[in-house]
Amino acid sequence: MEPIHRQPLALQVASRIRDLIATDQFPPGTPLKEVNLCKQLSVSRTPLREALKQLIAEGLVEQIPYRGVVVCNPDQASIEQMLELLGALEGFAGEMACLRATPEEIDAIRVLTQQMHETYENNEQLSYYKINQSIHRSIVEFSKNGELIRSHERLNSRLYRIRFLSNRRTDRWHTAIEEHDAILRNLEQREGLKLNKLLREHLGHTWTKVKDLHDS
Amino acid sequence: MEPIHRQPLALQVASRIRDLIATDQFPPGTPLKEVNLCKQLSVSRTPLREALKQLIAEGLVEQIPYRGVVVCNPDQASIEQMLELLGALEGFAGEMACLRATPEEIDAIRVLTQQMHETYENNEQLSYYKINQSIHRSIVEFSKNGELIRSHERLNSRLYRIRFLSNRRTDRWHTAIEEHDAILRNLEQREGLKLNKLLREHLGHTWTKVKDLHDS
DNA sequence: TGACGGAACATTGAATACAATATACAAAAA
DNA sequence: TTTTTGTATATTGTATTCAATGTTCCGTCA
Repeated sequence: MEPIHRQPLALQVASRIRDLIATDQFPPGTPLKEVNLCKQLSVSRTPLREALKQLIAEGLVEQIPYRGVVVCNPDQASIEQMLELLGALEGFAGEMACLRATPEEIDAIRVLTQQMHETYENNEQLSYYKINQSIHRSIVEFSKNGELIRSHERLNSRLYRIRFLSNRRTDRWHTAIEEHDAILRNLEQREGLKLNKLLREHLGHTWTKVKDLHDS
Repeated sequence: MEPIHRQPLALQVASRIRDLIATDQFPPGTPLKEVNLCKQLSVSRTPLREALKQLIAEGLVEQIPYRGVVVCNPDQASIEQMLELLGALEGFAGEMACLRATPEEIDAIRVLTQQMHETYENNEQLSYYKINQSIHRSIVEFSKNGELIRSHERLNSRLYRIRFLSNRRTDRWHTAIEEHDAILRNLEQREGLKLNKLLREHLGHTWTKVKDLHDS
């Protein structure tokens, strides 16, 4: 029988704050005062502090001794580095997925890519965004490497907000779809090295979008 | 002037425990009882718990609600996955290093590789181990990607103990040295893709060593 | 008027106290 | 004898308290 999974308070608090940061309700630079948050979340300082410790380890917030923690405001260089690493992780994951994904799993990607086309035709940005994320996450999962999956997940969550902003822009939408078709093709044909390259480039393009956004 | 870097107690506690795990004084499976550790380290439970939270986030220990934290005992599959990811990270780092390392930095690798030869000729295993780590860490640093450097550092620290055990065996020592020569050559000639492949294979060989060790 | 100093306040760091949960063991019933 | 159940104990989860540090602002003195 399925055991009950407990969630210590600290973990719940951590994921709540994570959400608040991702959805820009705690934009970069926001100081996370302990007593304030305690009242807002109705928990005491101890579990809150443990949650913050976790977020610090994840790199989502930073701490200055005796001056509290603030939401990280990654500069352009950091964002570029994070995207570069994310590209490397996804590229490698794709390469491994070519070796390890089952035909059924590849079918799932095919379905998602098809749905992506539909969101494009119907101009549904939010759905597009979610399906896009879903495809990338699936490919990483098909690498069947738990460590890789967790690393990707952590890094991706830190880029959540940035990717969301960048996806608001539609000017590269069409190209992105074409790239996804190519990604699917290479996965189907198990062209590991090519898929690796493709995914890295795909992420590289995301960076140019973000860059434009920051410049404007 | 160089500012003074404060070390919150929790951070100091965390690195102490990290060392204890790396040096096998807390071997896998050891239960980390809070009150015991408090007395041994002469700190109260609060900073200790915050330190444990960090180690949990790093994946060095695992927590079961209301049953405490224990030192992780990664099985073969996990070790294989970690090494695979480490190879991917180092490979990618090498590729980037080919683009970004300065001639002086490559010189440094040359010197280290030379020293590595000397440790081999003098049969100095511990020195060899340290120089080996130093080379790999340097290459990652020359990627000039802070995120990549941190990810590598975290994963590497989790494998510290395992790599150390695997380095006790000398049967692959000669081959490893030759591989390092090749790594140096490709870095000198800025052959990014080849270096990437080399580093991944180099780590793959480490895995076979670890596997043999577990089998025996 | 401006710079320095100190006191009051705010905030984090650490320690302790209390509550919730799990485990072990013993006693009782089948 | 075996199973079950209740209780005692150990351990973690959470709240509260106290201490250390940083910040702000006002008053004094040059």
